[in-house]
Formats: sequence, C-alpha cells, structure tokens
Amino acid sequence: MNQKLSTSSPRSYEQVCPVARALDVVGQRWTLLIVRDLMFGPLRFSDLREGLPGLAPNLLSERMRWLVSEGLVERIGLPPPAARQVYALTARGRELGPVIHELARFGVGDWADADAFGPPRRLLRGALLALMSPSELGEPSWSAEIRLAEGTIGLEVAARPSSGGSLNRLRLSDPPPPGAEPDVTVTASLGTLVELRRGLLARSYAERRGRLAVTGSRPATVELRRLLGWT
Amino acid sequence: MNQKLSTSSPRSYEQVCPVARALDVVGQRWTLLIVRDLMFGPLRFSDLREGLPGLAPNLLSERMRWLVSEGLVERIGLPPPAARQVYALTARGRELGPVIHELARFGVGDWADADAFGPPRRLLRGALLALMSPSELGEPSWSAEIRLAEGTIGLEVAARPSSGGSLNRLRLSDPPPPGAEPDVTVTASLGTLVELRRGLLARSYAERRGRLAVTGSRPATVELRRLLGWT
DNA sequence: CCGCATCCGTTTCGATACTG
DNA sequence: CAGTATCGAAACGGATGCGG
Repeated sequence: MNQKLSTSSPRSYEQVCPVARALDVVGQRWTLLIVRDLMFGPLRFSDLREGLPGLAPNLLSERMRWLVSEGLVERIGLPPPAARQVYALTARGRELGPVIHELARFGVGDWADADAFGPPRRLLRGALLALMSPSELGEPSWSAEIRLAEGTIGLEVAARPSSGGSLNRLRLSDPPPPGAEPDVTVTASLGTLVELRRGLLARSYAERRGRLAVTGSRPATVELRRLLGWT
Repeated sequence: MNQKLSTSSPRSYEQVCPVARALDVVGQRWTLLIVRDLMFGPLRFSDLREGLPGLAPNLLSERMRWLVSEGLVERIGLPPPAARQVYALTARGRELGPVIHELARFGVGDWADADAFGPPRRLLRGALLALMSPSELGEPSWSAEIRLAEGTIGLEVAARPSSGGSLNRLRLSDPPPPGAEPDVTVTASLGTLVELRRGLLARSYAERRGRLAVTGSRPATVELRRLLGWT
C-alpha cells in the first residue's frame, strides 16, 4: 500500500545559478552516463544495464523515473512485435550533448588506456567524438572512414551553417553507410588517436612506425587533421 | 596516529570511456561547483565556504585535497601580510572551463528566477557567461558594458584567433575597466537577459517595455545580439 | 579569525534476491 | 525482460571543538 516509488527528488544545491541548476538535474551519480548512452538512440532497460555495470537495477529505475519527470527522457511504447518499450531522449535531453562532449574532451586528458576500450560497441562513436574539435573546422563538407581495431566508423561533416553549434555538423555512423566513397580514410588504434590528440605522439612519427595511415584527398586530409587535433 | 585524512579516492565507474573518466574526477557532489567558484581567480577556504552554503567544512577540505591530488587545484602560500593561503586552479583545472560553461548553458534552460540571483557577486560573471554563445560571433573585436541591477560588468571580445576555443575570446571584468569607452552598452535585469536568450521574450517588445536598452555602434550591437542569442 | 578534524544522525548507493 | 524489495555500507550534512 505504502509506495516507495515516488521519484524522491534528490538534494538540491539551492543556488540561483545556472550551473547549480544543471547539477540539480543531472548531477547525481550515473545520471550523465545514462544520458551518454541514450545519446546515439533509444535503449531498453536491459540495454542500459548492460552498458552500466555496477549500477543496481533499483537505482537505474529510480534515475529513469527522475529523468522522465524532468522531461529529459521519455518512455516510448513500441509496436507489438518489437521490444515492449524503450527510453529515448527528448529535445531537452539532447541539449546535454555539448555537456557530455566537453566532459569527454576533458576526460581524454588523462586517458591512458584507450586501447582497452571495451563493449558496448555503441560507445565507440562517443569516444571518437571526444577526440574531435568541430570548432576548428573549415567551411566545406566532407566525409571520412575511421578504421579502428574495434570496427570501422563513418564520419560525415556538413558544411558550416550560418548559426548553431558546430557539434551538429558531425555525424558518426556505425557501421559506415555502404556504397559511399569517403574523401579520406584513416587507420589507427583508438589509443594512437588519443596520443596524437594529446600531443604525446607526432603524426609523422606515428606514420613512420605504421601506427597511423591516412589516405585520401588533400583538402579532406587537412580538415581531418584539424578535427582530430594533430600537430 | 591513525590518520583518516588519506584522500579516500571515491567510487570509480571503472569504465574505459572519457566521459566516465571525467566523472571519476569531478563527478562527486560539490566538486564542479568548487571549480566554478575558482574559475575567476584563487580563493581562500573561507571564501569557498561562503559561496557554497550547505557544504560541510570537512567535506570541503576533503574535496580540496582530492582536487589537489588530481592536479586540478594547487595550494598557494601568500606572502606574510596577506591571508595565509589560497586555492587556485592549475592549467589542467582550467580545462574544465568549457564543461562548466556548457553546464551553465544547459541550466539556463530552466532558470526561472534569475532576478533572485544572490551573492556572492563574483558569480555574476559566470551567470552572464552562461548566456553567451561565443561560437556565434563574427571576426572583429569589440567591447561592451552590461548594466545589471546587481552591478555593471565589462566585456571585451578579442578578434577571432586562427585556432583555440572561442570561449577564450571573452573577457568579463567586474567592475569594468575604468576609462575605456565601450562600443556598446546594454541595460537590463538578469532575468530579462535570460528570457531573451530563451526566446520567451522578443527584443523589440522588451525595449518598448523599458526592460532593455541597448546603445552604441551598429556593428557592435549586432555582434552583441548574436552573442546573447537575441532573435 | 581561519583552517581544518571529529563525532553523529540522515541520505544515498550497491549487491542480492525476488516478482509480474 | 523490466523492474521492485530489502538491507548493509558508504557518503553526506550539521554541530562542535581545537590548534595556529
């Protein structure tokens, strides 16, 4: 009779500051990782569990209830033959994209074991995104194929729009769209890309050692280098 | 003898993902708010306490020890006459700037009571920063003066650099540098600026109602509008 | 007064077991 | 598969005290 499942609103910082406001909503443990996992598409409860080992099911369900109540996530019922229901980000939830991206950018700074990147594979796109600085891009649109040990990811860069965040210019696809020939192809391990980004490894040296191979049109290569922060 | 002050490393997510890495470091309660407060300059222990009501002193000292051990903050001893010591962000700690900024941008999205903005005053610059989209700026450099009920803030925008985050183009000063004549002056309440940014209020309407006044050179006005996201 | 350390009641988390 | 129920462990918040 006495229900305990009442989306107990967590502790608030009680500050009239947008940062504190944001953290009141997504500052609790696991919350941003849940959003991260939903960033590339809707997932079921068990998909989320799989991607978040260590998160107890009761806590996950409480977090989901909270995220729904805050309007960041919605529960969507799928047509009969498919799985019963999925969780998807709302438009408001997708506004957390830049937050996740900047966190990832920061996290790359002490990411020593990138080659130990494990499942789930869908996070691979996010990991790659963390290595990219879309604000450094030039105007044109181009495409690339990124071949990692874990799999190959497609990248499409849209032309610079008159306004809007430059993050939206990037589209990662896993697997890459078939048939389309990329402007540039890069082959490396995730760890190599991380070291290049962090400036711990020189591009020319990596190429000579066979840890990095880039082939394709000259302009697209230059843009790729900017995007991935190679010196 | 048995010391408990051993910077007990907090729970880790144990994931090989840059977002999880970042949250392992700054994901605990209060941590990002501490960094936020240090973003505009070094502070003493008691300054931090003042800006973070609800944070117990033992927890603050534990967080500071953690941040120091992670290399985000350093303890600096000041010359004798001044206060004994201050905490300052390291270069690595300043890398959290974009994270804080994006969190603030998100937090503006449900910031209904901006006019109730309270002390400490030094957060005023951060609140303003949250309303700004430096990525929308054009090339030129210009300056502005922003007159709020809480006080007047100076803004200087540097010319677009060849590379580097556009956040670095902005410099907020409180109070504004004396003597320099700003290219544009805007007078409004913080709440009005928030409503304008969120699109809840039209600029022309706000001006007619006397809630907003913008004076200055035409080009600087246009840039200001882009920066603050007015339609 | 500042910069913490200690004690203690409350909240949140994590692991496991269990149900429709 | 999609959660709920329970319970011990850890983290947090508030009060108080103490040395420099």
